[in-house]
Formats: sequence, structure tokens, C-alpha cells
Amino acid sequence: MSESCRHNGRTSCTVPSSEQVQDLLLQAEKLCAGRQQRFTELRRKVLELVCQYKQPVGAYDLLDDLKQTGRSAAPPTVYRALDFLQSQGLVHRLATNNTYIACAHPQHEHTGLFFVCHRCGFTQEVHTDEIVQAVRQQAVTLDFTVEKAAVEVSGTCHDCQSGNDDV
Amino acid sequence: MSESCRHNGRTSCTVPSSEQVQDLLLQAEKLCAGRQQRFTELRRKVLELVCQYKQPVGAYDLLDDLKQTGRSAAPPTVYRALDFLQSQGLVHRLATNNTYIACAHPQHEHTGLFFVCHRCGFTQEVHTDEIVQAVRQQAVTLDFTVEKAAVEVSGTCHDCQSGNDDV
DNA sequence: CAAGTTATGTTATATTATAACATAACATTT
DNA sequence: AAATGTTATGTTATAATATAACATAACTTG
Ligand SMILES: [Zn+2]
Ligand SMILES: [Zn+2]
Ligand SMILES: [Zn+2]
Ligand SMILES: [Zn+2]
Repeated sequence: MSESCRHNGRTSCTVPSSEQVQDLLLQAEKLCAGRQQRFTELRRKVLELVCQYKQPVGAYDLLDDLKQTGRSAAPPTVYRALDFLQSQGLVHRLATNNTYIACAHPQHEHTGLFFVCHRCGFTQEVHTDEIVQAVRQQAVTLDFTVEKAAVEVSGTCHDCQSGNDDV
Repeated sequence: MSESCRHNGRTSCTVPSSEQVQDLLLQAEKLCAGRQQRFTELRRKVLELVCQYKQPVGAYDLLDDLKQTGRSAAPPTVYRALDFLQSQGLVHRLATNNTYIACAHPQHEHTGLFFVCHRCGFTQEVHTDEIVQAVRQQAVTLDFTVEKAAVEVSGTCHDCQSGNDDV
């Protein structure tokens, strides 16, 4: 299901549900294999941990989780794994709150576009051609070669707008 | 000159030049006065320091600068001033590299759109209606209430593309 | 297996930012 | 002007995030 996906236009993407995690891990394994990149146990484990969160997660939370598994772990352990996962497009880093989130469709390159609810933390990745195109067009105007773009919008999500102040 | 400015469409904005700093400080003073906000000596000084950099500057660099002036200063000193300046739209924070930059036209609210050269550090703020509009449109689709948006594009600026590897 | 490369373990430290509480400055009312 | 409330700053300590540096282990390739 997540093997092939079409993200034309403004398609929204969700964090994989529990039953999809294994699928996504398999996908990640294939992706890395195809690129001659080593999808090690540690990297798999970290990606799995990231996936298990419904929301973006901090590096030190992942570190705590890793320690729980009995495995030896220090900050570099998790940061190196996250660096690798990011380099493969399997994980995005949200700069505005120093968190990490699994990408639901790493099979094609893309800029991370995120809408982050600062009330409940719900974070939605989207693929909006208009945004990407607008950034690209501005880059042309500036004669700027884009390497990567971060678009992080914070505000209130649909569910949190319903007037109830106590979620 | 910076008193009234028209940023219709894709207008680029630069960090104020040295001779413009006093103008910008005066503008900031008026702006705060009009809002019943206290533009204290400390806040003025921090804004001035930020303006004096041609590139985004880190909080601890500003802290060092503050100390040079003889004034007592600790991290909270500069962070509180920066928080205030951000709240008034006088300064933007770049989340992708934890730096702060003066806004060249704080007189109207806007999202910060930045193109950051990772080679020379040159950072260009732009006002691109297309980008803002595209984000807004996507927010409508998601029924998401935007509070603030951060768009930070990193790559190579015009000057750094000229093939020379040793700037 | 040997040699080279890449990944991980480990310790220490750098960098960025905030908590908490005391004091000072300013504003407002009497 | 004194009293009072509010906002800003000083000060100390610490939290939160991330990396440097170097040793060891694992994997890869010839
Ligand atoms: Zn993604
Ligand atoms: Zn929400
Ligand atoms: Zn601005
Ligand atoms: Zn450059």
C-alpha cells in the first residue's frame, strides 16, 4: 500500500499506523539496499521507535526508549542513527521544536511541509505543489540553488479549534 | 525611507546597512510607543547589536557583545530581550540554525521567509505572496488556523555558485 | 585472512535555552 | 510624595539539545 503512492497536488500524509510500521520498515530496508546503504539493527530500531510515536519525538526520548531495550546507548547513538535516517529521507527533523518524525513516503524526495498544532502536538506532513513551486520560483528569482527547504507552520488544528479549552 | 515600504509581490529585503541602523532603531522606538510597549535601553541595545551583524547572529554572540559594553549580562538577559523583540516583530529567529536577524520592515506583520546560504551564511529575507498564499490555502484545506509560519530555505546563494571553492 | 572502510561504544564537553527567585525600575492611585 | 501593583532586569543554577574525539567492533572487499 505504501509501496507506491501518488502525491500529486495537495495530498496529506499521516504517520503510519501501528499495523503499517512493519510495512514501512520493510520499505526502508529495500530502499537502503537499493542505495547500497546499511540498514543496521540500530537504525532499524530507531526508525521503529520513531514510527511508534503518533507525534514528533525528541532525540532524548528515543534515547530513553533505546536504553529500555537493554541496548547500550548514549546521545551519539541516537543522533547518528537519526542523521542516517534523515539522509535517507526516512525521517524528518522539525527545526522549530527539535523533534523527529517518520516520513510516510520516503520513496520519493521531497521537502518537508509541516503543520504543527501547538495545542495537542498533532503534526501533519503535507505535499503541496503550490508551496514547493512558490519556493522554487522565488529561488530562481534570487539565483539561489535550493538544497533543502523547511516549511513549518504552527497553529491550531481542526480538532483543537472546537472551543473546548481542556483537551 | 524605511518608514513606509511597499512589499507587494516578491520583494526582497536586506539587513539594514550601518547608516540605516539609527533609522531602524528610531522606527522601533515609535512602533513600541504606539503599542504601549517599553523599548528599554537593554532592548534597544540588543536590537542595535543584532542590526550590526550582516548575518544572523547567535544569542551567545550577542551576550558576549553585551558583556563588552560593561553591562551586566547573563543568558536570560539576552534571551528575554530577543523574546521581546520577536514579539514586536523587530527580530526573527531562524530555527534551522538557532540565530536571530533583524527584520528590515517591522511595520507590517508577516511570516519570515528566508533563503540561507550554507556556504557564506548570507541570509536573505523575502516577501513572496505566492508562498504565503500557498501556505494559507493549504491551511484552509486542513482547517488549520495558522499562528505563525517559518519558511527557511537553505542552499547556495548567487555569489557562492561561481565555481570557486574557497570563499 | 588481511586490509580498508564504515558503524558503534564511550567519555567528555559544547551549545542553546529556561527555571526560579531576588531586586530594581516604572506606572498608577491615593 | 507615599503606597501599591506591574513590568523589567539581575543572578544563580540547571535543563535540553547536540557534537567532538577517540577506541573498538563489524562489515566489505580483495
Ligand atoms: Zn516526508
Ligand atoms: Zn490540535
Ligand atoms: Zn521580517
Ligand atoms: Zn553564499
